[in-house]
Amino acid sequence: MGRAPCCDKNGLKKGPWTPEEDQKLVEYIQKHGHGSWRTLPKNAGLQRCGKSCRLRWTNYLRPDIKRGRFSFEEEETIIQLHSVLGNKWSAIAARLPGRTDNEIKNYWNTHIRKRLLRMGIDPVTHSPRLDLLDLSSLLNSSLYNNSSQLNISRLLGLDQPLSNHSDLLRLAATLFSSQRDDQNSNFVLPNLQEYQYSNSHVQEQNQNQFQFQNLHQLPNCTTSTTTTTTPFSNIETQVLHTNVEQFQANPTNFPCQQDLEWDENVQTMHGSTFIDNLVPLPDYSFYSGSDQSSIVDRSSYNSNFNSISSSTDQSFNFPSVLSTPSSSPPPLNSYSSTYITSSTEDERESYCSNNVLKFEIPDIFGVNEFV
DNA sequence: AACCTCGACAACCGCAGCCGC
DNA sequence: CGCGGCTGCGGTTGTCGAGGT
Repeated sequence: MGRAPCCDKNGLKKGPWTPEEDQKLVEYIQKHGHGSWRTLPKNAGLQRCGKSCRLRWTNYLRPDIKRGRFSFEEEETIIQLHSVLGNKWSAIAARLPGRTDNEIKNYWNTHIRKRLLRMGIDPVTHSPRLDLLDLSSLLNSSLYNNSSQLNISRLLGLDQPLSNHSDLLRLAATLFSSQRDDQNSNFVLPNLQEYQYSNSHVQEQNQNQFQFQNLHQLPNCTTSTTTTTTPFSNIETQVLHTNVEQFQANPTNFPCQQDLEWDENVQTMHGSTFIDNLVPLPDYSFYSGSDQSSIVDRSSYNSNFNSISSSTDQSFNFPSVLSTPSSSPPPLNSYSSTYITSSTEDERESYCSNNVLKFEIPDIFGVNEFV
């Protein structure tokens, strides 16, 4: 397949466009349409390659381009679409009128991606980066030392010792939950095994887009009928402080009952019960232009989403990614209605940074496979 | 005032896929 | 069916301005 000759090989101009070039290009396209991009520069009297002209037009000169800062809603849309579509910038741009794929891509790389990283969220998978979890102090302490007289299970009053990594992960999650309850929050604790499950399945499908909603609506250890919601953009509020020192100082904060109910959650995780009851879907109603505060049922959600999928080249199958049967529609999030309404990105990021979960799980757990 | 660093964003590069011949 | 041209896409680089030292 022959490649288009490079601009400089043809003596064509590269680099920033001048106002005169812009004017020539705009005038030509307004008169004749762009037609063949290959022949356009010659016809328009531009010393540019067609590729450069097309890029300039589609990314900058097009009359329907919306310039300026991304709105909060646009940012929200980008994050959600990215969690579903991945780096399909053109597909994402198709859902953001007036925004170009290049603009969205740049915005993602310079703003959103960095923020997610600071929040301990992998911007690729949209899942928590467990490598950042700071369990090391807990695990390196004498509490988890086989030779020690003290062990976590005794400390917590558990009948069974924490005999394996899975138990420890549960403990980590319990830590989250306990502390979050103290803050009178709706946060529901990350089910680390859920992440394992979700990630492995998603990766098998070569769809490394962990469902972001799993982050903002995670199973609560103490109930299997959770319907409370956490706003999507409050992801900052959903990653939590884990203070191992507090645990060490006040180990009675960890209700053992959660351990049992965790098992129930895990047991149903692969079936509809888990997702339907514990992972309400986010409100994508904005796709169809409905009010942000509206609450849609699953059918409308799926309808909206299907309209997205069907209009792209993706053979995306939403249920397959969600691993969620369509039965038992749960109440859906209306996270948009409960945003932190900080008007600036800095405020939002500040809010975020104060709530970042910081955990490190040493390799002795072999939990890197989770990440 | 000069220099340096960093962030933001425009533009380029190279690949993949589509389509006509 | 294969080839070649063209377009679109995603990753990367280059440039410029703001802020800090």
